[in-house]
Amino acid sequence: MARTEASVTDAQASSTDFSRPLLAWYDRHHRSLPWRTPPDETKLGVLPDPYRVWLSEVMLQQTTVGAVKRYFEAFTDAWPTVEALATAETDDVMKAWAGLGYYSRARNLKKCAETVASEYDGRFPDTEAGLKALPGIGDYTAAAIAAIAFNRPAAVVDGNIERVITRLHAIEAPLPQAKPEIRTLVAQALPHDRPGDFAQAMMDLGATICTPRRPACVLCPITDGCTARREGTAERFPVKAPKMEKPARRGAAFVAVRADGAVLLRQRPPTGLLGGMTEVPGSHWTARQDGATDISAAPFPADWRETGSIRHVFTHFALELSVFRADLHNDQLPGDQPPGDGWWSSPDTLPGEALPTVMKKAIEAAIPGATRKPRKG
DNA sequence: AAATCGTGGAG
DNA sequence: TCTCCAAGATT
Repeated sequence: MARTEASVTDAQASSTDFSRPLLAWYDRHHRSLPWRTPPDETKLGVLPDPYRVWLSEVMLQQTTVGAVKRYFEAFTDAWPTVEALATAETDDVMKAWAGLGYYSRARNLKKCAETVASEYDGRFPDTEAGLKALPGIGDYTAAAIAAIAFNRPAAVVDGNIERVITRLHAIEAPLPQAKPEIRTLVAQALPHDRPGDFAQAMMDLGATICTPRRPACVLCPITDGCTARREGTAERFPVKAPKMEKPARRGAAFVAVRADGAVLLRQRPPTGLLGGMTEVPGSHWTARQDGATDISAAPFPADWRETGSIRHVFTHFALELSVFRADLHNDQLPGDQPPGDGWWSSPDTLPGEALPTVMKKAIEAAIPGATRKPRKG
C-alpha cells in the first residue's frame, strides 16, 4: 500500500519516532476484543461507544484481558447504556462484579454512571480533565478514554507502555519515579492523526511482543530505536522498587446451614477490604499466628464443627481461614430473625450473591458445590 | 505519599 | 509450589 503520510513522518522524524512502524504493525496484528473498534474502521472515523470504552477500561485496571471478557459481556448484556447502569440496583452491580476484585471499582462505576446520566445527559466528557473528575477515573483511564473513544491526543501510560518506553530508552530510574519522564516521551511520540490506535498499539505490543519475560524482540516492529534491544538488556526493564513481603493473617469463618440448605450471610462494611460485598460471619483476621481459631466469634451458639481451612492471598497479606459448619434443625434457629443484619440465602440464590472469591472458597470448604452456578442450556 | 485494595494465569 | 504481575485509583 502506498504511503501518503510522508510529510507527517518528516515532521516527526527523529530517533524516537516509532509511531509509523508501530501503527503499521497494529494494522496487521491488533488483537480483536469485544470493546474495540478495529483500525480499518477507526481510520474511516468510526469510533467506539464511550460507554463501552469506559466500562472496559475500568474493568481492565490491574486485571487481565482474559478475566475481563466474561464480565464485560455480562455487564453490557444487563446494562447496554450508561443510563441503564445508572438506574440499576447497586446490589445487582456488586453481584455482577463479584469475583473480579478491587471492589471499589464497582462502587465508583455506579457513582460515575449516575453522574454521567444526571449531570452530563448520558454523554461522557470528551476531555482528559472532564473525565478525570469522575469517580474511578484517574490519569490512565482519563487518557485512555479521551484517546480511544474521542481520538484526542492524550498520552496514555499503563503498565505495558511503561515497559515499552523504559526499554526503548533504557531508563534506569525505578518506577514509579520514572513515570513523568515516561509520560513526556509518550507525548513526544504521539501521532496526532491516530492517537487512539497508537495507545492500543502500544498496549498490544507490550502484551504480545514486549512482554515482561522473554520479550520477542525478533518480532518487534520498533527495534530500530530500542536501546535495550541493542544492548541486550530488555528483560532488565522496567526497574522497580523492591517489594515488601506479605504478612500472614488468620481467622475463622462460620457457615451456618439451615435444614432447607440455606446459608447465613451478611454484608461487609461499605468501605475497606471487600467493601460492600457479602460474607459469611467470621472472626477478626489477626496477624497473630499463635492465636487459636476463635470459635467465640460464631454468630450464635451451635454445634460448630471445623470442616477444613482455606488459604487466600490478597494484595498485601495472606489469609488462612478456619472454616466451621453447623447444621441447624428448625427448633435450633436463633429466633425468627437472622442475627444482626444477616439473611438466609437458599441454595438457588447462593451462587448469585455478591460473594468475593475468598468467601466462595470458605463456603465451598463447608458445602462443596454450593456456590457454583448451574450450567445454563 | 506511602498504604490500601483482589484475583487468577503464566512461567 | 512459588513468584510475578495485569489497560491503576484513592486516601
